[in-house]
Amino acid sequence: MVTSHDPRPDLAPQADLSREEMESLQREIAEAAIFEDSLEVDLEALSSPLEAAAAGAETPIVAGVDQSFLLDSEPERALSAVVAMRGGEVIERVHAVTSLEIPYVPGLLAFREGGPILAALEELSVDPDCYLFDGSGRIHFRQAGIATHVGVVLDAPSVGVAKSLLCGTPRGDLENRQPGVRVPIEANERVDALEGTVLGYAVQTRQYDSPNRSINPLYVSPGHRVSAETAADVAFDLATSYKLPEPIRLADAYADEAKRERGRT
DNA sequence: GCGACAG
DNA sequence: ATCTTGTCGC
Repeated sequence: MVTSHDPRPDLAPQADLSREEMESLQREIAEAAIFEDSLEVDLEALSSPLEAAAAGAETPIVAGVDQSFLLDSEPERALSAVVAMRGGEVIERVHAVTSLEIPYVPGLLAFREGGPILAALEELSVDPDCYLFDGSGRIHFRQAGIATHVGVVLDAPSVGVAKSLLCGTPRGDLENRQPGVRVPIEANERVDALEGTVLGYAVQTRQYDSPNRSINPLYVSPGHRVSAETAADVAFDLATSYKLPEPIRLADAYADEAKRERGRT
């Protein structure tokens, strides 16, 4: 069912909370999160803009978000980069440099990078229909990874794309799978969810021709307002030329580019 | 105490 | 994530 747009800035990740407060806020985020497709956004159109246009639909805007770090400065700083795309074309790039308050702790990534990310997103002039983050969404101890946290705060469809698995159990073999293959990631005892709940998918976007070596899959999970299936579809469909979905790959490159530009000035 | 652990 | 050259393979 479609509910009204309801941003929750009150649930934004604050780095000055105690660990217990952070964890309870994450449980609150998980309850507010919607792990199924909602809103009238046609996410199918993200991958096939031409067909969508022919059908009279508006071409959706997808934003990829990623960070680079300036660990030598005191305090450490994060450079959050955002690349917005529409129909396969980059329509806007923005970034923001922010001081980091706390160190990286597995499970609490949103409290380290969420602030910087929200600061960068405020610089955006366009309004994305979906956000792709580097990190987990529902594949998280409390079902509240950074993609879910930021998605709920903005109340916008979001997807988490991680390069390694934080928790959960793959339901099948992950070695040498063909492009397009997806293996369910189920909740295990380490996750606050019914055992066996499908948290997301290991999505194979690329693979070598010879079975000698194997390319690792991407661990894709719902952030907010998208189902695990749609999240996997979106990540795979946007990975048109490389292993990573194009918006994230470009945000990753832009984050490094902007960092070097900054040091050279 | 031991193991596990996104970026 | 970041520090970093070369190098193996298509």
